Amino acid sequence: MAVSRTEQILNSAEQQCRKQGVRMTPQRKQVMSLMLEQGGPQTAYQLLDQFKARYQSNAQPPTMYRALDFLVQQGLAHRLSSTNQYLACDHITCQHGHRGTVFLLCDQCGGVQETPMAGAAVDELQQTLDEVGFVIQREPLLEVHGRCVDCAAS
Amino acid sequence: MAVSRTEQILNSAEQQCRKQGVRMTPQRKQVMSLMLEQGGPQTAYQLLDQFKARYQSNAQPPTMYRALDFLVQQGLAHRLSSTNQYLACDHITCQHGHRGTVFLLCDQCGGVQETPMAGAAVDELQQTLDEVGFVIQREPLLEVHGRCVDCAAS
DNA sequence: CCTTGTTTTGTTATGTTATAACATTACCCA
DNA sequence: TGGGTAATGTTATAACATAACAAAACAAGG
Repeated sequence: MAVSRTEQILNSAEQQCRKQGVRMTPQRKQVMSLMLEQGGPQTAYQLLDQFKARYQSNAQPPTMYRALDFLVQQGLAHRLSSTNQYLACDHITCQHGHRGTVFLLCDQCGGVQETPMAGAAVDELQQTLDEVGFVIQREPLLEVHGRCVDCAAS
Repeated sequence: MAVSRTEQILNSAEQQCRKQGVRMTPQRKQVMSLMLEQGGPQTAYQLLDQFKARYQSNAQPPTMYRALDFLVQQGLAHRLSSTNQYLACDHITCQHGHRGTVFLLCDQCGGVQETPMAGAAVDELQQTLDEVGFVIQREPLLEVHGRCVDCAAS
């Protein structure tokens, strides 16, 4: 293919940022690129090591955390708080604004599967929120731990 | 009232442990008691400070983390991974085995509201899991961030 | 009882994750 | 082209969590 999937997503991310009036700087792009190439979830320090190896050998933790915060803010990445990991969003190129995301985290192989939260669940949640007057500030992320189909078999 | 709510819950917790064939030691009970009295979510180190002040001045982090791990394992407490906090389970005394719990976390006042995950949401989630063959290992916890009704008003 | 295996607790040290604070540089735009 | 804002660099440290091993408490059969 002429344009790799990583490039496609990076371009799409850049457009989204322009639309939001925020800056996708080279540094942020490099971090996102690392996330996309690895594919799976990674800790900030793992990403920092790669970033140092590849782009800037003297980089410090705040550099990575700032980039990650930015990407998460923009919805370009997710933070998995139950494992302290970060992950490029799987659905950047699709249109639907997410109203909820489910992550299936395999405790054996460390893999993650990302799926949109189903409609009824989102509606029910919204109803609960309305009942108690709770105003949401971030897209809800549900982190479900267990075994993926491959690991469950073995 | 003759018996405080805290005592009620502690007794109920003790019974549950006996049924499971695990030991609710004095130390574990003390930690749970601290969680119940505070009411809101607290970090392990906050609880450790209280534990030292109240029960054992030389206690170290592993002591607290062990007790917390035990209580979470037994379903007597929850860990809020998005805020690194721990919280006594609100529904110990009610019967229904939870199949999912939603936490509404107010980012302004730090309060938490705990509600069972609604039925359809749980069913939908189970369906998703079945589709991909994912086998769950812990009760799913959904941590939703925002503003509670009081803080949203102000 | 006593002794033996298991669970719990004590203790020291250290690993891992994340941010505060302030200096410097790059960028935007009037 | 200067002045404000956003981003990055840099140092230090805060906050969260666990490894590893020693000692004590417990429970259960002989």
